[in-house]
Amino acid sequence: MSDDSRDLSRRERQIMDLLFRVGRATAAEVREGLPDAPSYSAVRALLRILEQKGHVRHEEEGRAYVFLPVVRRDAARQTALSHLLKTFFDNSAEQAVAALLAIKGEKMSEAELDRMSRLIDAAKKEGR
Amino acid sequence: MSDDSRDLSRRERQIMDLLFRVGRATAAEVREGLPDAPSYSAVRALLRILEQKGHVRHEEEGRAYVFLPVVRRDAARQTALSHLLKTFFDNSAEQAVAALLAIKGEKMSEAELDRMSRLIDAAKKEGR
DNA sequence: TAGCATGTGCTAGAATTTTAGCAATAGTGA
DNA sequence: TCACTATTGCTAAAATTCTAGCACATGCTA
Repeated sequence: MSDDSRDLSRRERQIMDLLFRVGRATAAEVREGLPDAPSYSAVRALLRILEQKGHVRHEEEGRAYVFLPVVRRDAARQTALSHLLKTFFDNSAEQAVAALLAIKGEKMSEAELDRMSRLIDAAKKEGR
Repeated sequence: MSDDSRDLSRRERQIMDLLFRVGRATAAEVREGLPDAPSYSAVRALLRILEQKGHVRHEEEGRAYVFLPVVRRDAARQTALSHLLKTFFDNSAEQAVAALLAIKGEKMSEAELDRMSRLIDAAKKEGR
């Protein structure tokens, strides 16, 4: 099982992104979340393929299958974040934070910014 | 031209990521950077398609073409970062910073952490 | 109960992506 | 000069992805 999202085809990636975002979903819910959604049976076929590839598993709820990523969200987000840093930020966390604040800074509460400051302070203390 | 990377096929995405990372590259350089690299002519064919789709353009250096993304890295990274926040962090910058520090915090210099603190302080001031 | 909605497994074909080869040309080094 | 390497434009076929339909089953409602 490769957890490298760069190995995913276009639709596979759309579906994995959606599952990571919402955590778990029926085929119908997956379909609703897809851009240019194909038919219900097309979505199921894709989910079956993702399951065969080991990216997705399903649980039964009543008679419906609910699909969820095999890789936990925590792990997936670290991988994705590392890849983003490498691709767009020359592996610099500082640059990423600057970009983050450029996008979100105006909309963040002071309390939220304070909590972020404290995270950084904690990292400073651990660095010693 | 759609700048949504979720519309890209597997190879297209690998190539775009590489071009964003290094900025510009010849077909041979692109090929060297690809996982499970196909032949030189396969890479060129993919680059030609990416150019036709408007994601990539080329400049001539001597007789060689150098390829670069049409979208500037600044813009691409904001898009990618926004998508990452949405997919994996419930749109929370704070969560993203926490994950970032979890990955990179131990390896960051105190000076770097200070600069990050100052970015956050600046965002606080602008928020008023 | 019948009909509709919603679900599954499966299949196959359409569509797209990926691949590499050919022909021609230019550059380089022995 | 010649042989090799590196480049381009182009083409077509192989491979993969994407799509939807069928048959069957279950659940719900009028």
